[in-house]
Amino acid sequence: MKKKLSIRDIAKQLDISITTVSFIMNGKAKEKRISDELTNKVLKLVEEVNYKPNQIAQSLRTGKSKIIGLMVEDISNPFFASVARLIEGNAYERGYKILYCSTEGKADKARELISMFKDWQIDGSIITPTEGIEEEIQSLINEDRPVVLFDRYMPAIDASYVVIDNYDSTYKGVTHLIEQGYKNIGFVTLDSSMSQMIDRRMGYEGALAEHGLTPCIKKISFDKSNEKIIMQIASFLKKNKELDAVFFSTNYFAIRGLEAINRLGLTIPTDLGVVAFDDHDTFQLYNPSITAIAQPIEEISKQVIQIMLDGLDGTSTDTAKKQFVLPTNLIVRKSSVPKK
Amino acid sequence: MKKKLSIRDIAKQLDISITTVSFIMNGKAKEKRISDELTNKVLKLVEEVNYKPNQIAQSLRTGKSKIIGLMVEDISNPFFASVARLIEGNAYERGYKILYCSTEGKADKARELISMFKDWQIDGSIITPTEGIEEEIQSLINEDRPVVLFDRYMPAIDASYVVIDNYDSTYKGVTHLIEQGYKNIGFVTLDSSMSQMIDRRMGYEGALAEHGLTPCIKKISFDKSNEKIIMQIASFLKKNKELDAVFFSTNYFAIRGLEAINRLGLTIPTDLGVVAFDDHDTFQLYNPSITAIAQPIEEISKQVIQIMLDGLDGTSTDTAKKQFVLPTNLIVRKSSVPKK
DNA sequence: ACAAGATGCTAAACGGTTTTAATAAAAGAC
DNA sequence: GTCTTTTATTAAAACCGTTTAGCATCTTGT
Repeated sequence: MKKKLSIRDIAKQLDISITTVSFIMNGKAKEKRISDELTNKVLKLVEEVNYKPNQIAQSLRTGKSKIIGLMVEDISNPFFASVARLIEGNAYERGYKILYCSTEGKADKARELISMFKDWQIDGSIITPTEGIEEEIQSLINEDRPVVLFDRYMPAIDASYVVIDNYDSTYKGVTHLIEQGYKNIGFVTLDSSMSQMIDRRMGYEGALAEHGLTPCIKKISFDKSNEKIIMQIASFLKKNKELDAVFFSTNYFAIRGLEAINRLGLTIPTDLGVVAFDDHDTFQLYNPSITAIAQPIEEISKQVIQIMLDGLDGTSTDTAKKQFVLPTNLIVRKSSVPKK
Repeated sequence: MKKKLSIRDIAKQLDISITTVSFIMNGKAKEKRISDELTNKVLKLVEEVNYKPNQIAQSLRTGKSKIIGLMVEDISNPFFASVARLIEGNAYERGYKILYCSTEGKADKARELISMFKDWQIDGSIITPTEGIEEEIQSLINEDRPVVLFDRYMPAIDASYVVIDNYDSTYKGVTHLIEQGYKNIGFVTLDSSMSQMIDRRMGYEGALAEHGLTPCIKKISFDKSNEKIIMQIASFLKKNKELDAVFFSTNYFAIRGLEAINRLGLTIPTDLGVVAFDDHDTFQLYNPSITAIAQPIEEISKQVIQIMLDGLDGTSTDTAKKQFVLPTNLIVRKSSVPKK
């Protein structure tokens, strides 16, 4: 194959200096007072031979990679996949590429990935942190490149973030169940001390407390297989026969939960009311349709990318961290409305 | 912040040459006859100050980026997201990062992305091609870095690929419907001339022809919104009242299709039998559960990554393209079994 | 006629690594 | 005691751009 041509080749071919070519390529022709005549000649040749500057050399020199790191818990989760898709689209428009990775909720994987982000001189990072990586996140922020957390934040760290109002959303969802007459409301959640899960649990407890009801919580760890999750939820429901409703704190628990409910032969919403956190295709279609708390995916993505781009611009010198807490939307469907 | 330290700093600190440090860092100490004493001294300092070679400089010099480009149709589609997740996990284990992007089925976006892959000297590419980018794919292959297509291949191009047996899978799915007594089977598919869609349609037509039935096909273009897809499927079903079953050629059409069927008040499987290509959480859970053709996601990912890593190794000089056609699994559920 | 400023362009340093070819010193051969 | 090898290390080129500082040459003002 013909070897890539470099800026040197262009310069040699026109018998001018490399510098001149570089200036022209970077739109500094005017600023550097290169004559229009020469500028056009260079541009024409560049076009003709389809010369493109070597991105890597460029990165090496400038320290900018034009890459944004996107670290999510699990890219195969529809919520993260959707956000990823929207962020990607936006980033590409501005000439940024996305380097993505999944933490699988594991701190050591997250640590490794952050270290990789640094090695690779990523221009900015968008991260859903795992537990216990405060130190690494802080050191990433210290590198002076934009860092945006989303889905959850870290109380101990002053970083930009975009999250939803987990407490209030859950509070409303649970209150809705209570208003529909449910009295014994279970709560199935991820065993995690991250902000989003804590807030959801507190929203649940807050709503119950206000009506003098007692909580009943099942925590499940992240790395369980689908089948194991179904089993755990089923046995939780079997053990707590007094429950007349369940709130699932994530969409994948809700989906496994529906399977568990099926297997136990329970009927929604009469035997058991159901509300899920985070909407999903399945919920709309399921019979009965499942009440869910929908996250504003477009809005989240928009804010995340906005903060990122503002940070990358470098024009705004204000180092103030931007923090957004977005509202969610409780979509009431049949699974939480027992009497018609 | 303390600026990154370079190989120069290490060399200077020990008053030895950069070269020596480089050799030691790259495990060539023995080969280059560097004394054990010096080797250990360097390794110790490197450890102490936590020196890491600058990846970008390394890439510039070696021409290797340790990055694999992953270009899928739509990362928010669970099928692609799952494959992406598995590929990612595998790649990271081998020290490769994933640069991902979605084509959204658009040729010009795909072209742009391929050009970016080249600019960035991606070590290898994993691609679900769109229509009309044969030329670009070929030129990417010509760059002499591994390229693996998946989900679909391009007949005109000699490339490695991993696909499933679309013809046979569809044939079996449709035959199953016929065996269950359905006579007028509709086919809702993506309006695309890519191999996977063509093969699915031919499988459908083949099965019908064998039983003397007449096809009835609805093609939908990729860039429609969810709501529009639902409307189109609904009107297709309304116009063709004689249909007693539908085969959906993708999971997202099936999901929209179920919504359409709901709205029309039709009952599955008595009014209408349903089979979907590509399984989905929803199908197992839906009532009635939906018969689906499950793709072997793990197997696909495994083969893709295997071909990629073999190619990256550089040890195997055989340039023969590896081509896999994997079988699928028809999961019969209630939606296609009218009489019990 | 001469200093000051504008014009159009370039040499050279830089970024951090890998790799080729070379060198000084020590060891071995005869 | 000279000649060749081996050993342990290194200088310098290469990768491919960006950027700083500067150099001729030509205008302009007085």
